[in-house]
Amino acid sequence: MTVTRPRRTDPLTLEVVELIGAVVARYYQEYEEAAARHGLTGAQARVLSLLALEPLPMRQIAQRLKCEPSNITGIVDRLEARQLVERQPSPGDRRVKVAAPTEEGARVARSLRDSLDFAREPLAGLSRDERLALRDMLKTMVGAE
Amino acid sequence: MTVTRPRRTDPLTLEVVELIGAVVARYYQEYEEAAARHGLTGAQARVLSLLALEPLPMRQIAQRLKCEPSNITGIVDRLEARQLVERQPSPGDRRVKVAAPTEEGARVARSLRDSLDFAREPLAGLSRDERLALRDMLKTMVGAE
DNA sequence: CTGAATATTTCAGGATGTCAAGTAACTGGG
DNA sequence: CCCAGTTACTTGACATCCTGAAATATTCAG
Repeated sequence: MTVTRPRRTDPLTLEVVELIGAVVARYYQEYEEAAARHGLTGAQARVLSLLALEPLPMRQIAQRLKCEPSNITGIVDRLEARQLVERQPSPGDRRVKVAAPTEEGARVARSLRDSLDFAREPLAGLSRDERLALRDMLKTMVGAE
Repeated sequence: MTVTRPRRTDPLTLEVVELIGAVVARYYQEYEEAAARHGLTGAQARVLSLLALEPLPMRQIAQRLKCEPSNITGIVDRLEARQLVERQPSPGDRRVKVAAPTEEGARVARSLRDSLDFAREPLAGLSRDERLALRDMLKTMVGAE
């Protein structure tokens, strides 16, 4: 069976690529603005949101955000200075420091998430069926490693 | 007529929001990597790609990228130092400097765009009809100001 | 011509990011 | 047990990005 692989110059594919670029730029922008409204930079907001899901050792934060661990040190320093996160010792391994949100940090993370959901509601323009179809397509796209 | 506006807690909407976040993170990442393969930072790649479409005065670059004009000075400085961009005088207004890609800059921009198109081809996993539907939905989303 | 507005740059300062080096702690073979 | 090698985190140096305020040059309105 022959899969119709879109040629790189296929106008429709190009248009979709263009649109994805626009969506990415717009949501990235809105994420930064939402973070700023909470007095956070984008990077700080990403780390805090990650930790709100689950406290993590420094190294694992770096892995998830695909950056060097030394970079995380500074970001967590700033979050800790603002009492949004604290470094906890790891029971099993004294080298490891687990970063966990404080209560205030968890509150800020929730508030950030809510304001993001709100900002992301151009989805309101889509019907339920469209959202279902969109979900499946996005899954396909993310799934394609 | 009552429009079914998805409540903020609608599980399907939340899932789609989650997926969009994943797509944004992934494409942003891939953009940075593609830029790095061309020896550019993400910001430099964005400016160069913008200028490849059309030369622009410094101020307009800042407006499109939603940042301060003083920021653009440095980025164009670095692109100019690498002979990818040049500042040209504006015929009508001697205050204005128009940044335009050099031939080499245009080449790099094309190459960058091609490698991005390639990186963005999880679209290959979608049928033509799906891509059509995706295009319309993305349009709706971007259109929703 | 003069004063206000505009385009760009410069500077100071903070945040992000990499890389290399340093410290502390774990691990496995002897 | 001990030591060599690895792992986790931090530190310091350095480049880039980004903002906001001030300086310069030019345009524009009256």
